[in-house]
Amino acid sequence: MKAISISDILAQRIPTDGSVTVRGWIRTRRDSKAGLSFLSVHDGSCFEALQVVASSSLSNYATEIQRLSAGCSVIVHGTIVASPGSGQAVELRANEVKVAGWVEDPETYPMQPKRHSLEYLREVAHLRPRTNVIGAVTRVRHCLAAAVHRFFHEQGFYWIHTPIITTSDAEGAGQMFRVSTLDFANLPRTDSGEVDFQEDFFGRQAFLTVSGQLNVESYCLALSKVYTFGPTFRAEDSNTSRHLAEFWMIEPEIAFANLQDDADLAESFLKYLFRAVLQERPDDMKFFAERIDASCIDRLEKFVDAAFERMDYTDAITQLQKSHRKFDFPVSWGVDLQSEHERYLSEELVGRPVVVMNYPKAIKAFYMRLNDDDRTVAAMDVLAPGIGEIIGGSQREERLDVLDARLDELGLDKQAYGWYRDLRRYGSVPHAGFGLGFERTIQYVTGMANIRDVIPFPRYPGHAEY
RNA sequence: UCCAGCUUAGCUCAGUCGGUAGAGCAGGCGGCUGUUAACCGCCGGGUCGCUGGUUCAAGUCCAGCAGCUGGAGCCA
Repeated sequence: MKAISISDILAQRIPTDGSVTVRGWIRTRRDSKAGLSFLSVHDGSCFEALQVVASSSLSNYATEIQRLSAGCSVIVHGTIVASPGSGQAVELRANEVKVAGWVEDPETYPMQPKRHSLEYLREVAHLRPRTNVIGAVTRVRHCLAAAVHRFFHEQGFYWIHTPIITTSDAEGAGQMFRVSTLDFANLPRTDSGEVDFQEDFFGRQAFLTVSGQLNVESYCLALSKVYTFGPTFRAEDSNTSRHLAEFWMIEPEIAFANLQDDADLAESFLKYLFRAVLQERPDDMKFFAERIDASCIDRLEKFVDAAFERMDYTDAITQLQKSHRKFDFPVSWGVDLQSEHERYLSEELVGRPVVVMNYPKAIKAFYMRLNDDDRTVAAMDVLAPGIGEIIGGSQREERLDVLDARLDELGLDKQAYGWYRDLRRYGSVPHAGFGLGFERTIQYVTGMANIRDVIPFPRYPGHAEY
């Protein structure tokens, strides 16, 4: 008999009186002395668990079924019937309950049928996917990931698998993890006593990538519309609810495009993702609204219906100064926007997502395109109510002489960017792109306060146990 | 990394003025019931984060360390 997903049964896609097999894990067991037990069984296919009714007439009722506790795995053969109880439309009347795996000591099984703190669940990261909350996060995470690929595929983009290992130590986005096969107890040395990386696996220093952007630009200037979606690594000692040492990032890059095109792409992309979650995961979103963040559904519905406001950095500074608000960080032309400023702009001034464009060149990266005023670059940040910056992007500098001048200005080694400069020497075109932190997007959607709870196995300083 | 707070049973927490430890859930036993985080009764369960100090006496006061949480910085 073919096993059926609990989601299909609860959505009533399976006719009643049909014979089915269900496989999953026990959440709770309730006994009735009328001669039956109620088993709440989940299999991850949807938020709700299935109620299995096991009669005392089953041969293993006393020996096994009445010993079932949270976490036990079972295979149930039975019949779908309309439920006489009030909590569910249908339930499974069991003809046979086979125990696949027992919980060896129910008293110390870490996942109990009660509310656990998210901090505690992090300490049992191998078992936490069995909980309501992590199960819901996992399904929403998948829904978003699938929507990312679907959106780009429908728009004619190609997914580029940019490298995880890089030999560029100057990508400029923070501390990097070293990749090496050298024997740390016996390091090869040069004549001058330095570590001799020519002896290392790649014949030079190597690191884990902090961004796929520079690599993806090369494919952009051949395939026109491309994106990366993969893991990214930052070795910074940051201990916050918004940082991970290993996280996933989405970076589209479009050729023959300017900053306006980039902002248009960001807007339609985010709205597509959020619509997908609202349509595909109403069960999980209902749970987040009830238990995690009451406003999460409302926030997404407003987001997908609102046209993004566009505003120049210079105008944003003027608006902040005109607000006469007391900010902890004073506002003047040339400063980077702090989260308090970003929140004011999107939450109070505009009340919708805002794209701030054309920032001072001094506070932005070398590859961003210099504007004609010679003091701003074609950079943009998408600021969303409730979170602040959700996307950062720019039009890239496509003019070799201007790029070289910027590299010199910042004291960067032109040799190290040889292949990146080549892209400007051979058939250069205006192009643009942005970066979206995947986990931060999941946080925004679900209202989960800590980024460590929206990735299966979080890595952060001192933590890589699982 | 900086500032502040927190750490007590398997889990969530209470613990007054310094005087030798409590509840709910979970577990075991019994009762009751087409139950819904079921309910009722009884029972077992503790290196009070770790190390040191003050005191006749420390879960409680002090110091250091670790972890967690919130904020900051950095950013995605």
